[in-house]
Formats: sequence, C-alpha cells, structure tokens
Amino acid sequence: MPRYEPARIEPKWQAWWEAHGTFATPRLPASRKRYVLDMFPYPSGDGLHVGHPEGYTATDIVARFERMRGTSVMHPMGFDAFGLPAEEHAIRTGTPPRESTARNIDTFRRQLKMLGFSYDWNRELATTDPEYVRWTQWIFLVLHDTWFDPVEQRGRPIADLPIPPEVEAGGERAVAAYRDEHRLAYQSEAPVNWCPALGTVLANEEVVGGVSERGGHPVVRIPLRQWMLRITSYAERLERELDGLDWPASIKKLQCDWIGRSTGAEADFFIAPSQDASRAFNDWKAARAVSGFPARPGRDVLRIYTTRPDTLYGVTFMVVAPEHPLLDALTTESQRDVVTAYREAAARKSDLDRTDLACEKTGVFTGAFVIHPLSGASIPVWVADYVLATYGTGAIMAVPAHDTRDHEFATTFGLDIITVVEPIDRVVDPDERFTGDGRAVASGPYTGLATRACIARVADDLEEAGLGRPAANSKLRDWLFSRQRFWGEPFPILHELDDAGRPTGIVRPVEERELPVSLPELADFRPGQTPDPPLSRAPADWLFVERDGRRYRRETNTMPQWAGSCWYYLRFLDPRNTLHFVDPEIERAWMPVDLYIGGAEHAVLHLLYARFWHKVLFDRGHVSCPEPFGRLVNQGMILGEMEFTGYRKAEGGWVSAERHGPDDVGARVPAEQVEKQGEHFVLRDAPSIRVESRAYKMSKSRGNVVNPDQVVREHGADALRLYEMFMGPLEATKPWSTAGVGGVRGFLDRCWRLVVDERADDVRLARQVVADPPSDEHLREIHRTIAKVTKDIEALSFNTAIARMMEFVNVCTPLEKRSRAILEPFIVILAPFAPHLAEELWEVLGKAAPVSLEPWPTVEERWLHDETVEVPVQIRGKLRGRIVVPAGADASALEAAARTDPRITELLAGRRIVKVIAVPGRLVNFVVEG
RNA sequence: GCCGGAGUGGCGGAAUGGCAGACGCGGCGGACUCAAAAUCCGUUGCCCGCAAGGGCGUGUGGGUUCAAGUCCCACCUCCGGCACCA
Repeated sequence: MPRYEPARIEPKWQAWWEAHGTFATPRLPASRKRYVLDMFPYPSGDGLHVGHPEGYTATDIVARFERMRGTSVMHPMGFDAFGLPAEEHAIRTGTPPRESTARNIDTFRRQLKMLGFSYDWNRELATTDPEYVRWTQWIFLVLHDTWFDPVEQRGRPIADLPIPPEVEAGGERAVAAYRDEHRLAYQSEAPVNWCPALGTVLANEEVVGGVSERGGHPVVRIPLRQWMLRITSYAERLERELDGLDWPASIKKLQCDWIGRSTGAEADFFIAPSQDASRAFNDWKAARAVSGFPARPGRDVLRIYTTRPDTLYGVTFMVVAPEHPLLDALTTESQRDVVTAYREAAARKSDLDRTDLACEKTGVFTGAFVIHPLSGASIPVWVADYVLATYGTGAIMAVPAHDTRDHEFATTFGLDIITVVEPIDRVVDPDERFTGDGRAVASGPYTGLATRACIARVADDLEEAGLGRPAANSKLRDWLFSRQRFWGEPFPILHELDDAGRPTGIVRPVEERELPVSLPELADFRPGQTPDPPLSRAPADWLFVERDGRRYRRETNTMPQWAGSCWYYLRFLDPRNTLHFVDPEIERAWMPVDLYIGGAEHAVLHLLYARFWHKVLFDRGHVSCPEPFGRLVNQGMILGEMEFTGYRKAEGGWVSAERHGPDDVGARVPAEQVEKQGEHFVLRDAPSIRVESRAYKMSKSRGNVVNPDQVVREHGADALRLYEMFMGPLEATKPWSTAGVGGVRGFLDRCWRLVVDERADDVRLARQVVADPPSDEHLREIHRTIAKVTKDIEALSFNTAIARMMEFVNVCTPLEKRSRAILEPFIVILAPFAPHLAEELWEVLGKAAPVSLEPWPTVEERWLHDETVEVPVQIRGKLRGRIVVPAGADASALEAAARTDPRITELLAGRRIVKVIAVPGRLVNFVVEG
C-alpha cells in the first residue's frame, strides 16, 4: 500500500542531496548571482520554533527557484552563538557555555536539515568558532585604527589624522591621547546602564522603560570605563544611504526615527554677571563679532541647541539638565539648597520614573539670568529633568508659546508666554499651542518672515555675529560595546601596567598574527555583584602578558552579542579563509546580499549595527559596496492557535466579556461551545454571554507553542513548509491552525496520487499517467500555472502560488488520462515548495534525479490566452448577465454582443440608454435613465 | 500622546478602479462500503422565494466615478513600535 509517506522519502532525499553535493555553491558565481540570506538563528535550548521555518522556507523557495533558472545562488546558514541566554543556562546548570552551545547548535542543525533547506552546509559557521572570533576581533582592530573625517564624511586610518600643532607640542603621549579621542572604538568613563540582576551593563537600546529588554530587570546608572563605538559619526550616512535600498518603507522610517537627525542651530546666551550686566554683555557681543563663534563654549555663556531659531524672540526662560556642567556655577547662594536637593532627587530617579511622570514637569530656579543675544532682555535659568544632559548641549532656550513641553513647564511655574509665530491662513484658538510652521510675529526685524526662511535668516545672522552656528543633532548615541560577561568575544586589547601593576592608561592592540584572543578556561564564569567582569578572575598566564619588555593586562570586558552578527554574511562567502576575513575577489563577486529575510524585531539594532560596520569596512577598502543588504523583507510573526476566552465571576457564574472586571477569571472555551452572533462570539448555551476571540503570541506560559518536530513527525517537512507559506502573506502576522496543516497535507497526498498508483503493492506509476499529448485545454492549464507560480515566487507571494498549484491538481485529479507533458513540468514547479515529494515523484516518473536542479519550465505565451472570453454585462453598475465573445473583441463588438443577449435586451427594453461603457476583455456597462 | 500596519463568509485568506469571497479549513449532501475511516463528486456569504429571480453585503459615516474592498475626507476598533531628543 504505497501511500505518501514523508517519513520515508524525506530522509532519503536529504541524504541524496548531501551525498551528491547538490546545493554546493561555487567559489565564484558562474552566471547571474543571487545572494539569498536568512537572519541566522540564536541556538536557544528550546530548539527551533515554528517562526524560524517561515522565513527560512521563503528564502529556500527563492534559492531553489533561482538555481533552477540557472542563477548562481549563495544560500548559507550559521549560528549566532554567543550571548546571554546560553550563559544564563550555563550558570544555572553548571555546564560550560561552550558545551551547551555546541549541543544547541547540533539540535538546530538537525532540525534545519530535517526541513530540507537547500543550504550549502560546507559554509556553516558559528560566531563562537575561534576562527570566526579571530576575524571579529580583527574588525574591532580596524574600528580602533579608524577615525571619521567629517569633511570627507568617511572613515580613514588613524595614522592620517591631522595632529594640531598644540597637540604635537605636547609630545608623544599627547599625540597618542589625541588619536585615542578620535578612534571609532574608544574608551569612555560615561555613566552606563548597569543591570545588577544580569551582572552587566547594557546598551541604551537594550534598556526599555528603565528595565532590561531581556528579563525586565531594573537598571541603574553608574559611571564605568567602557568601550564605545562612534556610530554617531556615521549617523548622517546611515540615514541618507537608506535611500537607495529596497527595504520596507516602515523599516526605513523606523531606522530614520531611531537615528533621529534634526537640524537647527546652536546659540550662546551670555550669563549675566551680578554687576554691570549690560556693559559686560555689550563688550562680550563686540568681542564675539570679531572672534566668531568658538568651537567650545566658555564658562561665561550658556550654549543651547534649537531646531527653531526663528522662535528666538519667544524665549522667556532657559532650562539646563540636572547634570549640566555649569549648573553649580550658575546657581546663586540663595538657591543653592533647593538646586542641590533637586539635582540629588533627579539622580536618584531611574529613567522609568522620569518617563512615567512625563506629564508632570518638575524643576527649580537657579537664581541665574542670561541675556537674550538679540533683544538684550534678562532671562531666568531653571534646572529641570525634562531636559536631557545627553542630547544637544544639555540646555535649551524655552519657547513656551510654541513648544508643548516648555508650555507645560511655564504653566506649572507661572512663567511668561510670548507668541512669536502665527499660522498663515487661520486663526489660532486661545488654548492652542501652535507648534507648526507659519509666519513670524513680534520678532523684531524678522517679523513677517515665513518659518523656514526665518530659521535660515536667524541662523545666518547669529553666525555672522559670532553668537551661534548651524548645527545638527541625532538621537542616536554612541554604541556601548563592552559587556561584563564571560560568553562573548574578548577584546584584542592590552592595557599597559606600571611597575606597581597599575594601568598607565596606554592601550596596545594585540598584533594581528596573535589573533584570536581566545576565552580562557574559567571554573567560575558567573558575573559578580560588582561590574568587575568574570575575565578579571582568569588565570594570570592569560590575564598578564609581556610585550617589548612592558607588562600588560588584557582587557577583561567582552563584546556584546551583536558583534558576531554584524558581519557573518561576509564570512559565509569564504568561511575557511585563514589569510583574510573574506577574499576580496569573492566579496566583489557575491556582495551585496540580494534578499535578506528575517523578523522585524531586528529592524533597528542588528540592521543598524551591521550597516555601520559595513560602512567602516567599505571606507577602509575591505569591502566593495557601501550597503550590505540590497533588499530586505520582514516575515510576520506566527501566533498561536485562535482562542476563545470566557470570563467567570469568582462565585462561578459567567460574565459577558465586554463587562468583565479585574477579579473575573478568564478561561479557554472550546470552539464548539461558541457561535458567532452579529459582531461578536457568544456562548452557544448562553447567547447573552460574549466571549473574546483572539490569537496570542506563542509562549511557554500560555502553552500554545507549536513544535516543528511534532508537525514533521505527523505530516512531514514538506507539509510544514507548504503550510507556513500557505497561511497568508509572508509579511503578515498570522495565527497557527492545526487544521490548516492537515489541509495542506491533503494537497500533498493528492499530488502523490496524481502520479503514484496507491492500490499497487509497491511504488508504481498510476495507470492514468500516459505519454499521450495533452489537450489544448490542459496545456493552457499547465502554462497558466507555470506563469502564475513564476510571477508569484518573484513577488514572494507564496500563498497564491500554492493556491494555483492546488487548482491544477484539482483539474488533474479526475482525469482518466494524465499526460506526462503536463505532469512533469508541474512536478518541477512544485519542487521549490515541496522538494522531497517532488524528487520522489520525479523518480517514480522515471526521470533522472535531482529535480531540484531541473531547468525551470518556460511559459508558452500562446497558451495563456483563450479564444473566447466571458464578459460581465452591467446595467447601471449592477450585474445583469454575461456574454461570451472572441478574446480580441473591441468595444463596439462587445456592446453589440451585449445588446443581442436576450436577457439584456429584455431589461433594456423601453429605457433610454444614456451612455455605454465597454472595456475590451473586462465588461460592458449600460447607463440608463430612470 | 506620536508614528506605522490592519479591519472582507463560521475560520485562514484572494481580488492591475471593472463579475467580491480564488485556494484551503470547517459545514451540508451524495457515491463507494455490511458499516466506518480513507477517497472521489457536488454544494456552501446573508435574507426573501417552490422556482425563475430579487434584495443586501468588504469596520462606521460621507465623497469622487458609468463603476469603489481598492481612490479622497472624517471617525471607530485591534495589533506593533516610539515615548520629554528641544
């Protein structure tokens, strides 16, 4: 009884492909190339999730399709294996992370192979491989050896950094320090997000609402020496160069917003001395007219950044951040106590507290005044925590009439509000804060100017007078690149020690030929209670080294998980190269990635970091293109099965869902006890009780996680692949449906029976399969199917491609004679979707394996058109009949045919036709009176 | 609050401004069978009607058009992201 048995044929063909190297990729493309890439997985201990095969199947279909069209396809897979979860697991179980990671990778690899993806497994890599770590460290050294030239807008070797004479005069140490200040990888003593529970510091991006993104643990800010990457210097290019990319507009926008570039001006406000303020101000202004605007503000001015210099005349107070360096100097004796108290309170507040109280502005007056650079008015300086020390200059000019936050503050503390902008063609209502563009009013010489023009004029005039200059800012912060954890890449950096064993502050990169710096064996790799990294407890022979007669201590921080994923797509091209991170010839031939599919959760971090590294490598001549990922597609999330939730009171009775209170208990209601009534679902036995219907994110705690192994066991890999593609559009969020998998399995069964005689004792061709030439009708059927599937794969519209193949099978199933001439091309186009079944059926048809490399069938245009077409006839837009006309019938022929249709004639009788619309091939519409 | 995305049968979904609901699930009916499963065939948006046929129908309300799920305006709901960035 040879039924379709995926458990038999799937391992068979996986072994065949592996033995024959079917999907091995050549070193260089032999023809048109496509680099089809998945976001490689983090091999967690839970194994593959059904979300993984979604994107992986999509890329696999594209890769297989392109290969069959004669394209050279690069389609690799690897593992992002450093990172916190493995380490957390290791700590809990006492297994070294290297062991548990290796085990997890084995599981993932087995599961991926089980699904029949056409990866070139010879290219497999893990970010934890010592040879991979070696080149990750090498790239870090490239970053360390690079400075960003703002004039040329590109990274250049640190040796090319012009040294100002006054630095040169300071000697070798001063020059070294100056260089260190400009490197893309630099050390900083800035306040960091320390997470005691995780025992590490986190990047700003990893802290969400004051708690860690992973685990939701509290985060506090403490100062610590850290490695930073100067991603901010690339902010403009990272934003601008998104332009040419074929990415979803929403992802581009997300990155733009994240980078958050704004332009405006910096301006200096003279700090009013206690005596003779106006003379001092005039002297200062005169001096500035000569000297111009200094690069760094002196202690006599408060420098601010604004995007709206046009509102300068509306400034009624200034605000500095609690951490502002001049705050102490500004504060007058009478205000010292309140300011100190306020500053301490602000320091104790976590970021969470600060954002949670977003609507309630707090702050205190410093006692100081500055002088308005244009009007000469005296303006009070306040301190408030709604101004961030880390953005712009940490101080603002407040324009309460035209800024929502300033307005709230002014209202809270009774400060003046002066309107200086009015909308052009409407009247503002008195309660409105007009923050848009309009026309300047009450603004001295600028009155009447349109906002855009006014901004430019004010900025120019300020610059002319040495009081300001155009400036740009970005929300993006430099990338905090070190972690106080064990399971990451060690930095290839040595810290020089003096005779007493104390660091001298001089840093020395590890020589390239000494890479990789491997992780030492460590009995105890737990993070400590303090930010002192686990590596600081490494054996002395690892920790301390001697070079050129000097003693050094190794850097004991490690790199964050993002490091490895920043460049893996390059290493895939040449994974065993021991001389280069990638051979330049190979890199030029394959890059950029033509299609990159992965989850939207990496929209900002991974994609931004990888683009940044790539641009640095590009600037330094190590790669040939400025952007790594030409086309990006985000697969949607797969939710758990649809659930109905009913609510019960604590006493036991049901409560309708829209009225349930916090004490009522929600419980799953089986689908057969529920029915739809109008807009809502209700209990079948108690229709007044509404139940909620919704699909939830899969999670262990909800118990709705679907295990791919089990689906494969029950229905096979081809069914899982096909189902995930059939569920709906790739980019949509969709709920899982167990019944849906069964449906797709039914389709594969029907494909099987199309070719195989199910009643025979052994696998044998069905007697209906014949060598006779097919009918015209069947030729049309197969060619239309090929055309649709081809077009849909190109558009990544896999669900509709599968629907078309189902239609084809539905046509063929009842046939007593199924011509090989239509079955064979069908098996070929089925192959990218259900490769195992296609190989098996190809073999049953007596063809030489593998169908996976069979040329993609060509569409014969003449079979796409019928001789006649059916065209709807409408009267006043309502469907009233159908006519059959020759395919090429023009508008007048169409109208004539419609008029002769008996039913239409009858309906048109006695009515005046106002107009006739006849669209060839589409419809006829009679517009009648009455 | 701001920025995205989405609302179409019982369910997942399909539809270059031109026949709404392809395809699949589920339901109903039939064939095969002693029976059931499996398989195959038919049918299936809602309402009225014995039927022929008619009416209604793509979140809500307006608009443009011979024609709107699709375009425009306003609103509602859900999902996702951001959140004092001056």
